[in-house]
Amino acid sequence: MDDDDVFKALADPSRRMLLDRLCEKNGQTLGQLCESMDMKRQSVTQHLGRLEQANLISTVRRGREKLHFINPVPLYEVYERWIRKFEEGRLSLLHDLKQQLERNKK
Amino acid sequence: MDDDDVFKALADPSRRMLLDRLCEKNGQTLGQLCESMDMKRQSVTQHLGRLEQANLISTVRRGREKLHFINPVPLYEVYERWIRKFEEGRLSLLHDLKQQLERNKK
DNA sequence: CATATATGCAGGTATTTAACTGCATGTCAA
DNA sequence: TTGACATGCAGTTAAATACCTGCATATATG
Repeated sequence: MDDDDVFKALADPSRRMLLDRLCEKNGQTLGQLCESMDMKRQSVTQHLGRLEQANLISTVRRGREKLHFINPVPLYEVYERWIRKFEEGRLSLLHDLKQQLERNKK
Repeated sequence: MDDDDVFKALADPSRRMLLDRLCEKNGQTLGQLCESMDMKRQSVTQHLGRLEQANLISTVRRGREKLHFINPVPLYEVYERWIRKFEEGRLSLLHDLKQQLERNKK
């Protein structure tokens, strides 16, 4: 898994919107997703492509339609590798600040 | 808090590297952070500016130095608003897939 | 004060990117 | 088979961005 692809995919509000829509109703077609997107279909396709590259969604063709499914795994990995790490012991921000300011007075 | 600033700040590998460095050792100066960054000081300043705008770091001046401190709060909020949401009930990806494929057969 | 050090600020530029348009392909249904 | 519908693909463009260079300002120290 490529952290960078995931972070870059999440960096765009339209793509987060798409994930939101899929979270409400999984397995939507491109056409359905376009309805809530205020941009051309081709642009939505591009965004979905980036989400798929980041493995945040998977797709299945059903006839002439393409169904999109959200994949929570990369998000969880990002959480594990990035967010939990900063939580632990980093609640000491104020303590660190105070410590540095003390050092200043010497 | 602006979700978008946080996501955009996290989208760049250099900025994630900076957060990593601050996680190892909080309260570093600009000069210290530059040592591990393989780019000009002014570029590092720009990155730190984006991190500060996203409220991911706070800064304090100590004489001619500027100290940088990591702030875990926005990361936790991103987790709460984005990641936990997708975890819950979204482990049913395979179930959803199967369901859609069944619908296909009709 | 004079010098060195730490950081700030103002552009310049090449790359990336997010939108668009136009046309092509594939699938269903009459 | 033919027409309608869902999606794919290629190329264009304007904006964002991640670097850079050059110079300015502020602080510590002799």
